Amino acid sequence: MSRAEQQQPAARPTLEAVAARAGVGRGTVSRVVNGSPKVSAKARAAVEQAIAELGYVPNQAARSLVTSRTDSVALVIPESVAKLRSEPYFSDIITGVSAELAESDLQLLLVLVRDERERERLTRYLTARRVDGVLLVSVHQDDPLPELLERLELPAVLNGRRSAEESLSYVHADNAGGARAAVRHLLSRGRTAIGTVTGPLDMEGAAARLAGYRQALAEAGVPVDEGLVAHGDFTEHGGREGMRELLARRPGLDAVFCASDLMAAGALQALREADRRVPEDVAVVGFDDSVVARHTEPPLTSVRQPTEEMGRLMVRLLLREIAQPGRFRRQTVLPTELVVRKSA
Amino acid sequence: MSRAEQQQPAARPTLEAVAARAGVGRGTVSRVVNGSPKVSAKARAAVEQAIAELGYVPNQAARSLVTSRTDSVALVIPESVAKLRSEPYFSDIITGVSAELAESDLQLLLVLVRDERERERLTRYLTARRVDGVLLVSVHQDDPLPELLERLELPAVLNGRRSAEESLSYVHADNAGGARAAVRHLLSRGRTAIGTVTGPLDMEGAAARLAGYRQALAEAGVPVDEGLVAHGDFTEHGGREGMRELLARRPGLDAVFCASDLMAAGALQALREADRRVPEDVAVVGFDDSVVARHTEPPLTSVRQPTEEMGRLMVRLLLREIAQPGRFRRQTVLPTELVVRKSA
DNA sequence: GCATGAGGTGGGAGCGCTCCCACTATGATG
DNA sequence: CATCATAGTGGGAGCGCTCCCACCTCATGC
Repeated sequence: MSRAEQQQPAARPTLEAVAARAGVGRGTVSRVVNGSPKVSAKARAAVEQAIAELGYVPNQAARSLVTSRTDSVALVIPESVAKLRSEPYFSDIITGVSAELAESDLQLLLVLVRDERERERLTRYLTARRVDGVLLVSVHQDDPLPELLERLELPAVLNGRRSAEESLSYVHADNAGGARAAVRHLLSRGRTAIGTVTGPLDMEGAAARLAGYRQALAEAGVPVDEGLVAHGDFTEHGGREGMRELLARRPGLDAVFCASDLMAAGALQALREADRRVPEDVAVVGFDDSVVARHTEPPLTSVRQPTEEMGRLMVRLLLREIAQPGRFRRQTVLPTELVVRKSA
Repeated sequence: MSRAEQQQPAARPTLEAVAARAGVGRGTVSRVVNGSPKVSAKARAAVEQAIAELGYVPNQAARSLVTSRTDSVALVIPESVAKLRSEPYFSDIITGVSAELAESDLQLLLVLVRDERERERLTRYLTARRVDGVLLVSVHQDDPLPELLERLELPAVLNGRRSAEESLSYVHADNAGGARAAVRHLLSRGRTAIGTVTGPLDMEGAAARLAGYRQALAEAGVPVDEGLVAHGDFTEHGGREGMRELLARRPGLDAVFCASDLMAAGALQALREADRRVPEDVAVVGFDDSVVARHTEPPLTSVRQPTEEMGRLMVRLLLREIAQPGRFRRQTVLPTELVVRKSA
């Protein structure tokens, strides 16, 4: 045994080796591997047997080099760590994305962007076109990433949108509709002084939830009292602070719509501190229908969004966009649903 | 303008183009890009300028083809969907892994394995060595993946271990110690009839928690009553069932240690059904210190494990293993900590 | 009988990079 | 002044694949 053999314990067979074994040319093996129809049954059988015998697996790097496809897409989550850990939202998105990608033969690259340094790293990565497409979650209004994607002409699908005039493909939930349903529910229960704790308004989704809140009140002919609007940031802490603020400004309020379950959980704490009973004194509605909603005391009425389905849909749109670089674009809104529990 | 130019709007510059512009050879550019010290200051400056002017980014496929490194690692989570969504555990692991990987210049590939088909897909992928290393989370006793990794001689680090004789590198929390601390705490509060709801015992971590429970009782001279042990599966539903079982068998029990927070939340429900007050009649301790623990009524006393740190550590070990294919192996246990809240 | 076309096939060229070896300056040494 | 390390450098070879074109075969039509 030569030294070379000792050092290369598992030299993987190449396309060429398969061709030799099957008694055909490289081209034919390539055609079989890539599922081209222009191969005779006989040749195909010989090649398939050789592949099985040799345990051949194509070398992706060599393939990429010539096709300049990578067969992978990136899921980019530009979000503070705190968000990721507390929200099952991202887990659900990931689950949907992963499931749908497994159907085709694409790989999922997960990119968490925390700071400027990591954003630059991502920029380099995308510039190098190391993925065929990008899924971008949790878009902020002034996020520079969507622009970069457009400039690079890299297929992309957003979750959420920068504004109503978004030019890229996106998928999002009917935030306004969900909020409207929540507030209508409160109105139908006879509540009249309904406050809200908003999310960060530089996210279009949060802004839409606030808009839905206003619409529902307007439809019911209830004058909007700006003193009943507090601004939060989707976190538990933000919800607690927002609720305290509302209680200080409008002690007589009898309901509150929070733009996330976590904020609703925080609001619950603030209400407890203030000795308000839920739902008797103040009814509470959250948004997301996350695990937390089921475990608070009392359990939260909440607006459910089809998060996993959103992930799946994003992938489907992205695949279409990759297939037709001739700029396939689609913008989709998925319905939300009010889940009623004890808090309202 | 020729047709070719029209069709290639953004032909990326190659190493060769940089070399030409800088007036040096390909080798020198390669050396600069890869940080070799064997380059004169003058040449380096010229190359760096050319790179900046041209916006050169190396083609990873070409590099991979010759180095047979991919600069990416896979994080494999072979777990039912239900687990992922309810447990912040995976989110925390992902966060840690991602943060630590960003330090080096590796990419994170996330692979969720749900069924046999997806496992086969992963096997093909690993066989093709499309990653430099693998992080494997949530290992079951009879999981075939660790064996595959050994056979392929692919650098790997497990989270958890198959058994006490695990041959691969791994990182896990001190499950037995955490459980012992939990039960000691209950004993110190004067509880004597302490039950437990276990996790799936084909996971070494769950088995270790049960062992810790037994140890603590033994140390205190309390005879172990097998009627106080119920088997769950880490889910809320399993916890509820387990608790019902315990109440049926040993109505007089005054405390219960659940091997996960979710199961503890389920136990809380069962106790409420049975009109037992927590903690007055029955004290409850969970494991994981997840979001859920903070939101149940009453909030759960729970064993915290440094999940994010485990993710980071796994990456550090993996990098070492990749650097020294001469089989660097390390097995690490991280400490746990009891977080006391109202439930016990 | 010969042109025609469709269905298959083999293999050269080339993707962009790293590796490595041969080579050139440059200075140190006896 | 010849000799020899030493630091840099250029570029050929080759990684494993797909693309594409020339070519081969065989059935069909006139």
